[in-house]
Amino acid sequence: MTDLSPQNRKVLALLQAADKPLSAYDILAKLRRHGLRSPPTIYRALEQLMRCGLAHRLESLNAFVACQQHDGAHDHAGSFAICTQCGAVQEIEDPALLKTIKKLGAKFLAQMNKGVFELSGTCHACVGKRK
Amino acid sequence: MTDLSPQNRKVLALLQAADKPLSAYDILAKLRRHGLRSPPTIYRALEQLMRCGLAHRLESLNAFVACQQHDGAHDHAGSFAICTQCGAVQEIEDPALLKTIKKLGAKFLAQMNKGVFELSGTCHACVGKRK
DNA sequence: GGAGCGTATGTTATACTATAACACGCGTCA
DNA sequence: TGACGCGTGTTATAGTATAACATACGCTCC
Ligand SMILES: [Zn+2]
Ligand SMILES: [Zn+2]
Ligand SMILES: [Zn+2]
Ligand SMILES: [Zn+2]
Repeated sequence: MTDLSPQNRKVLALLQAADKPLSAYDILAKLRRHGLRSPPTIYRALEQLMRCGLAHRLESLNAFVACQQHDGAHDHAGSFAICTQCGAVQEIEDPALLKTIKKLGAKFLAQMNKGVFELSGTCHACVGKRK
Repeated sequence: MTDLSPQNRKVLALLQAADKPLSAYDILAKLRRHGLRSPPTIYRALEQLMRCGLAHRLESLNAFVACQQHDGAHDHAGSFAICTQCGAVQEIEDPALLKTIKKLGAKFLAQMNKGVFELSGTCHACVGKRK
């Protein structure tokens, strides 16, 4: 399960090294020389990383980040705060939010598969250096 | 402000009549005969509708829906429950959710511009007729 | 060993989503 | 009248994602 192929490991390493979310084509461009040469390869790697909970997709950016919660084991929905100024992303872990998601999921859906929660704005670091 | 052009009104009417979210190209296909012939036209209409709070974008589907909360005036983030079986979308209005969004926005961002909240799964109507 | 099968990988082509860039017409107002 | 804003129209292109098919390797079962 956490048995990644060398290729998937390269994609994960790239995501972990990045300080911003990367699009699939960003990843493709950076890993061309390392044997990942076509979009399906990248998307397949990302798919597996997401299955394992090692990466997340940011729906509002069409981009991907490594999971920032290193425990990995527990079921976390993937919630994010995104700075539109500097691109930084912070993964939110909040019990009240999880509870709210579960509650609303139970109310509006018979079975819930996925939850997307993304906040965009200006981060604390950036608000100072606003022009 | 709520002074829509005929074109924008057509797009809004189409969204309101639909029982599922529509992609920009779905809309384009259906309105070709009515004078909306190219992608930019559609995207511009959608942009204005969203500015006025009359439509929302579903980030996880790359699709659009008419706002289901007819009051319109108040500032609502746009939160949704999506059935992946039948495509139905329900707009969620929940005070606890709004409060949580505000709280987390204040905590992780200096200024919040946008919040995305989308739940996917199987709706109550569909869970019965599961094959 | 070799047939059969599953999984991973590779490649080409294409579909789908979104925007850039420029052109035009039409009201308003100095 | 002419400068301007604004909505609109068109072409072309950028950016995102998947279909469909081909190949290779590691198994098991006989
Ligand atoms: Zn995570
Ligand atoms: Zn920032
Ligand atoms: Zn709404
Ligand atoms: Zn349903």
